[in-house]
Amino acid sequence: MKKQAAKTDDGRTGVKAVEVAGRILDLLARAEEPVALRDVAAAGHMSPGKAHRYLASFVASGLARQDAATRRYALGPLSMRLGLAALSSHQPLRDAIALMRELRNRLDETMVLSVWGAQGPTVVHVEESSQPVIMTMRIGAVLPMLATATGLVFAAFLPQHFTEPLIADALKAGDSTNLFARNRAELRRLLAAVRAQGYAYNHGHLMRGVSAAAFPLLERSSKLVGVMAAMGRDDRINLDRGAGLIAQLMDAARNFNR
Amino acid sequence: MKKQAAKTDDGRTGVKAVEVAGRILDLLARAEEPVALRDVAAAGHMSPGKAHRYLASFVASGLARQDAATRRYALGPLSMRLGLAALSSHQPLRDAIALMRELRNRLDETMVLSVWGAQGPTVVHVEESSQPVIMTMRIGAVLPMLATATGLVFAAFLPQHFTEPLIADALKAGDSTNLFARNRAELRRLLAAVRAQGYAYNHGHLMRGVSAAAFPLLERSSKLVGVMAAMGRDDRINLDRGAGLIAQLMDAARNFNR
DNA sequence: TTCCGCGTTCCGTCATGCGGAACAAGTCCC
DNA sequence: GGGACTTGTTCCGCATGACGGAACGCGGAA
Repeated sequence: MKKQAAKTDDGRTGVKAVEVAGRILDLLARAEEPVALRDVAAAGHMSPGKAHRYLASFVASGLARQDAATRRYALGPLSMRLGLAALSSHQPLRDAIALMRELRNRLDETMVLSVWGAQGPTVVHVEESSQPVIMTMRIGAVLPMLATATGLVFAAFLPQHFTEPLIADALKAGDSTNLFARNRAELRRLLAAVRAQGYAYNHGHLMRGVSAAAFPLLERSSKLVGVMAAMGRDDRINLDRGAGLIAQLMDAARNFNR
Repeated sequence: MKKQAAKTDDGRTGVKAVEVAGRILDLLARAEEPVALRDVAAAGHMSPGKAHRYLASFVASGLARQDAATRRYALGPLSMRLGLAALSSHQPLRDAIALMRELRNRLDETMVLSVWGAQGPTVVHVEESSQPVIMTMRIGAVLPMLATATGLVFAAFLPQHFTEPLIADALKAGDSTNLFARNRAELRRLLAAVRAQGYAYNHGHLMRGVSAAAFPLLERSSKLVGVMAAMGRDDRINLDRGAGLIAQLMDAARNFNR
């Protein structure tokens, strides 16, 4: 009974040496300073001889370098180039769009993605549900701060100095029927609630019969990439029967902060 | 006569699969967008089957990821961690970051540190000022060569063969309103001026009302470690009243070359 | 439908990575 | 100064697993 090829743990056939290499690189990345061969070997549960073969090839290809004096190993120039390339191709928005598409397919609700633009929350992407469309958000539309779930999430999760001018305008303009909050005290309470529960919910405030739930998408659990909202007829998006739906969206949004 | 173990080209015995892996990773790093399997295979002079085995293991270990929709491959989270770790263990950059923090505390301006990546000037660190933020630079952002002060400093202080391809692209693309220079002659004069005065200044070219001053950080007065830029509203960063500020930044940058 | 083109898997062969142990070069300790 | 560590590096025979080549399955185009 012979196994013929290495399999990755998801069952695809791969190259075992590469996965060993991955573990060693991970190890070097975790270390804050150059690591001695014996430590690499010990941490990777391998013999020094084996670890040495890998490290020699890392050095040859630039993934690692070896300090000439101490003989210790650290990450090399190719690792840095990899990281810079990965950084610059890292588009949180692309991930966000992929997430929205997945959710739309699973839940069949219209999903709207907004980011913070110069005039406030700006719609950058929409995934339509197959439901009869009641209201479609146009890409590029700027949403009001205090009359949409999305706006509230920006107000709750963005540093105050971003949002303050627009909030002041909204309160002053006082188109009060549409506002979630009429004054500072109400607003403070409302934003605290949004932060506590992790999302904002809008039941027909902007348009009768249309509800929306909006969730922050945070990068590395801190910086706000954008706000994802599900919108639809209020018999589909609501807190009672839709609790499962909102929980799923919540999970997905939380998951986004890997 | 049988060879028993793979040798690196400097004669040390290594792991051949790791060096193949290094070449593929290098390739992925050079690509600006996700790459199809057949292109990886062609560029690496290998069969699609072989390339696939390596990529499968990259995905399993996090070095790469595969876009679910297009099936194309790009660098993954482990690559990013490698790069960040390599960056932060690089002593000159640590010094640069410490310097920026000190300057931010003293001057209260937003400071941005960029290094040279495969796609050009890449933001790797930001120290925010307490001023209302007009424009925030995201880590990982790639800056245009001829429309930012930072880009100009790279163009002026990096060996020409690094920057030439990107400069040619920028001139050809000809989004001319944003360019500091429209043609080679203008550019030559401009870069000579940047070298002479030791910094580049950008008055609202990239975004209205936002100015920036960028300074080279040289290691031992020769090798360019990165470029440090101060950005902010143009009534704070300018040549006249802000001369003291620019002088201080200038001093700090010069001092960096101990 | 049939025909690509492409990602992915399968399979027998043989190159090559593995463990174990030897060797080399410091470094400590008496 | 010399022996006995420790640590990095190389050597070697064996069996493991990577390779080339071809087949498979799927999705899009004709």
